[in-house]
Amino acid sequence: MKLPPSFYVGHPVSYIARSLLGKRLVTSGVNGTLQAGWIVETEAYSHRERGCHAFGNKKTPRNEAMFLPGGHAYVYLCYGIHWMFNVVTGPEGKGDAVLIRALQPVPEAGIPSPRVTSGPGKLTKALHINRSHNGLWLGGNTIWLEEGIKVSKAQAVQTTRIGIDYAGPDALLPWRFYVKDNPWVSRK
DNA sequence: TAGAGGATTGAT
DNA sequence: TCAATCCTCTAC
Repeated sequence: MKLPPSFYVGHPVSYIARSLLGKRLVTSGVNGTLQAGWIVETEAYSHRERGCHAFGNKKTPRNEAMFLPGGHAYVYLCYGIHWMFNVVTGPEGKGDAVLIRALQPVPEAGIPSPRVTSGPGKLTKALHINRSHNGLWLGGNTIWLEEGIKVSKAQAVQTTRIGIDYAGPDALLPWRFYVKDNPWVSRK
């Protein structure tokens, strides 16, 4: 069952990042094949802190999708090589989003080799996510999120985010969440 | 219009 | 530890 629009609003972005653990991300390929995986690692980005592309309410052609209503996709190219997939949260115009950093492929999804989704740049490649997914509603038929497995409080680890040293004190915010002891979580 | 740098990854 | 690789943003 796909997640309702209400899932993406009404809570702090960090709460939604935690809630996304265990949810199922599915993409539909050109020939109708599905790629899917359970979310095992996320990071929250709030417009109120420096690590976020929408910090200071700054809107550019690149991050425009971040200002869509919660439940849309924000996809951008990083280091000229990797696509990053984010879930927009909160009301329209706010600029909060959750970066999906790792997936555990579901057995029937047809993702060929293991260990191809343990990192934000790798999972987008495995699910064929690219610029064409930027701004899409995550309840459509190209890419969507649905209910998955339950992640207990004991399994969910909360810690600091990765790769945003430039954000200064905000880099210390404990806004990274992952499933404990899950081999599909990205390495540090 | 030129230059710097990035929410990463994999090889050395 | 470092290069790959290119798009975006900022400054001039």
